[in-house]
Amino acid sequence: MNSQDVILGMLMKRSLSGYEIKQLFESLFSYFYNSSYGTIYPMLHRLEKEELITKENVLQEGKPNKNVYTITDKGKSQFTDYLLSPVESDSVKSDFLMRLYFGQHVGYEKVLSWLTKEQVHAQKQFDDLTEKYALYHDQMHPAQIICIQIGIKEYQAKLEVIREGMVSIQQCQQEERD
Amino acid sequence: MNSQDVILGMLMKRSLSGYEIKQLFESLFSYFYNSSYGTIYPMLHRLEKEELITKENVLQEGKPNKNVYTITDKGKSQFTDYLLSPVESDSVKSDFLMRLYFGQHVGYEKVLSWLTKEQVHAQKQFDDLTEKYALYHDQMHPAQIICIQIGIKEYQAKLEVIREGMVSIQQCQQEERD
DNA sequence: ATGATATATATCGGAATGATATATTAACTT
DNA sequence: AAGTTAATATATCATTCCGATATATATCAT
Repeated sequence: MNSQDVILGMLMKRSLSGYEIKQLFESLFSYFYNSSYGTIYPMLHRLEKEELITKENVLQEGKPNKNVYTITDKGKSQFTDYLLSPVESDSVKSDFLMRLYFGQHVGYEKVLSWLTKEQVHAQKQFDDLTEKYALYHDQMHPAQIICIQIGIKEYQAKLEVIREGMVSIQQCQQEERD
Repeated sequence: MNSQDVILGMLMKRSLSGYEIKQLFESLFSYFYNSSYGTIYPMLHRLEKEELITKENVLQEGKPNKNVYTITDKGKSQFTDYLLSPVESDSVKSDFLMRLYFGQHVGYEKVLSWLTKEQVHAQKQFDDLTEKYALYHDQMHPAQIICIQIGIKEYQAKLEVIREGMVSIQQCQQEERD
């Protein structure tokens, strides 16, 4: 799985510009994939050159013009090939968990600040996914529902541990003062 | 956060060779970070050149010799600086979730095969973390305990949704046959 | 001895990231 | 009217990272 596969997947539903693709990455997709402009635009150029997508310049009122990309039959078959290929293992890079693991090298106060920030962030992500689920789950494919539910339940689990964890760290902090 | 920070963090506890660092990445660290040899060895060379670590060749019996790296005071202060810097947002790339999201483009059978494989993998990771927690939680720092608990609870949540999801997909499959 | 596995290090092409640059239009603010 | 900020939109580049491959030593089983 790389950006090529994900972008082709997005274009299976409807034609998009590079900017719209970036917006999709930042909204719904962000909890299982993300890509920067530095990946998206060069990739779109490559996909066009390989005839997996076609470009169309669209004039807009009140906004700069945009290049809208449409997937070709060749692109569709390429995407299907990807879906039938073996599943790759996930890659996670969590600065937050990393720091918790090395938390012994800083004070309890710092650990608490990390937990507080992560709590806010996770709550936001949870609310966001929960809202999307409530709004669209009747239009979603069963597999898509599972995907969203995993996200929701994972954030829920994380938030529970963070809440309990903050209490335990505060107790440690208290004991230190005695 | 990059490989430099994580490797320095590992060396805070004890001196390690590149091979041992890779093993740490694959065992305990794998659920919040990972790095390949193609990252580790060039990074060790760079860190040595920048005097954040020192190299010592160690002769071994029954095994090839190894280069053991030790963190310097400069390296320790560099690592502390990292811990005090702002927390970066997590990056996740999940081929499994990606495919679920695009599951409408393949049959229910394929979706079930993805779920089955992920179930096996997640169960293994869950068992692994649970065992490590049981064995070492009395020697762990409170922040480290939170870190491991988040992993355990997240896998638990994922496994629950997968179990329920497999039933719902099987029902869809049944309805299709009628 | 041959093959398989574990230990150990190194390198390289291709890919992704994060930052930066550029340009258009709308919407404010002073 | 002029200036600033923000949103839209595309592009590029240095640094970093990943996956694959290569190399070498040692153990053990067949």
